[in-house]
Amino acid sequence: MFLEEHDEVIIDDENRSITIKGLKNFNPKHIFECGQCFRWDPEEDGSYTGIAFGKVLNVSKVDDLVVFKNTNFEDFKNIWVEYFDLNRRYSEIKEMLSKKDKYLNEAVKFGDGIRILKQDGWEMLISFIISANNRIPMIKRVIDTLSKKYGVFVQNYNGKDFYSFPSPIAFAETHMQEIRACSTGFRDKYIKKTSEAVILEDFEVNSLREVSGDECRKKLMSYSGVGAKVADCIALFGMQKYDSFPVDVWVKRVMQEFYNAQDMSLPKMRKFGVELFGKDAGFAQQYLFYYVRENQIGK
DNA sequence: GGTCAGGGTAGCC
DNA sequence: GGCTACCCTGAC
Repeated sequence: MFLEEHDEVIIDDENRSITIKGLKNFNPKHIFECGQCFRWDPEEDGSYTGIAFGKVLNVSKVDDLVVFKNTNFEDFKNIWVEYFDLNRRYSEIKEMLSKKDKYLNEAVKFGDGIRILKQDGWEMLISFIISANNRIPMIKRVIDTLSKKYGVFVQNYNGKDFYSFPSPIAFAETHMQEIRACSTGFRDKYIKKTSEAVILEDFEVNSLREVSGDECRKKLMSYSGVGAKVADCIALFGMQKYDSFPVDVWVKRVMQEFYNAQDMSLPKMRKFGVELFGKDAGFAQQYLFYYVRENQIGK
């Protein structure tokens, strides 16, 4: 069914759960806390619950069992295999990157269960506009509030209500002050203008998956509130442009601490990363980001 | 209650 | 391309 190494898949449609035994390169904590997504939160038992593509899912890992709860086999096959990119052989990527240098080798060992999610392009566009000059807990809170107010109710799971991510029209029809009331700060106008632009040109954001990485980033940067860093993130997390190397404060620290780039400008760091790691630059960035942020290196 | 920094961007040269 | 002004919020 999918290529990533595993022993067996246990389907329990009656209890709405899928269990995979011996699934390699999959750690919920690494996946959901490496900074690529904002709508997954840890439960008390260590599992994570989140929403994507209008479906609520709970993911846990106990010993060598990865368990997907609140789903049936149909959705697992059609949505989650793709979302978690289970057809990609991470062992090969990790092996390649580990050989690059000792820092990346260390970072890959540290975040060995990271996978880059294939998230919705539109959701990434707005989410990373919100991320500009913002903190991760705050970004999550803003997205949560916006979804509650302008999204569609999906399900109550474990005592919590889940709402879909708002559509372009929902933002375009909302007054800027109302958007701002969700603690977006100065990014309110970016959300509003970008939504209006997407509506006006009747643009299917996910169609950027079909164009080249450079063309994709260029188009993204034409939207208000999208600069180089944000475009790189959207391209990487929403459009599968793995040759993106987003440079934020943390990656900047990595480059300065590990790669002797003290006096390098941000555009040059980006170029440096892309040239160093090539088509897998995005994967390298995620391992490095998770490693330095979790260990607060360079602060 | 000031100061600081957070997954930066826009606008100007 | 590089530099600067600016942007809002929560934590200390």
